[in-house]
Amino acid sequence: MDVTTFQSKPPLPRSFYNRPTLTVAKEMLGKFLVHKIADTMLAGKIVETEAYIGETDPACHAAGGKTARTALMYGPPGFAYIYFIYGMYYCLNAVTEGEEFPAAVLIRGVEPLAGIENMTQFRGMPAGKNLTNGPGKLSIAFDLNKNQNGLDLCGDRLYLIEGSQIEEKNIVTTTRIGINVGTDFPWRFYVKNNPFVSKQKQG
DNA sequence: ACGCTGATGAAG
DNA sequence: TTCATCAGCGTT
Repeated sequence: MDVTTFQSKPPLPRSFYNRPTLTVAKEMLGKFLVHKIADTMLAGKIVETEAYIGETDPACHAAGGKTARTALMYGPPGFAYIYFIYGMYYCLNAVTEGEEFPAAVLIRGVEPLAGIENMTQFRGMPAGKNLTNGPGKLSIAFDLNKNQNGLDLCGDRLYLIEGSQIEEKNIVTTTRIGINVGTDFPWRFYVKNNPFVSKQKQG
């Protein structure tokens, strides 16, 4: 599939995100993530997601209530929530569900499809699974940072489009990783045997 | 196994 | 205003 095919597809509608977060997280697998930078188009297939759902989810940033940082999650669905973590990395989330219910889906792994040369430049690494097999890595490869925080995913710069259908038997459901609370919720989804799925954080 | 790095928010 | 914490990565 070439770039012209991507350009002919419209962004997924806001109704896609205005549903239960677990449904959205699972259905985001196989969708294509697109980021347009000037005349460059970066695109990749989503292969790993995690759901963070409401103030009762201890691992959700909104667990402590509404703050300036988490306000986006309380807003309407279909917007990008990009947060800075560990003093070095950004992570991309899609806000889900209705207003005043804070929830989002973290994109943890992407398989590059277009603009790979640009991604290798942003990452300073050769093409391969290490380019985008982690939330911090894929944000660097897609040139995502606080400048894109709050972008409308139904707009024309950063959005998802229909991609490849992932068969149910190829979807793996597990507990979330990289966190110390809420580890008992099976809210992580990934595509079986895809090399761009991230690894459990090594100590 | 550990250092890097800085925003966040709770404590004082 | 200070400080522990943190949904990660790379090097050892």
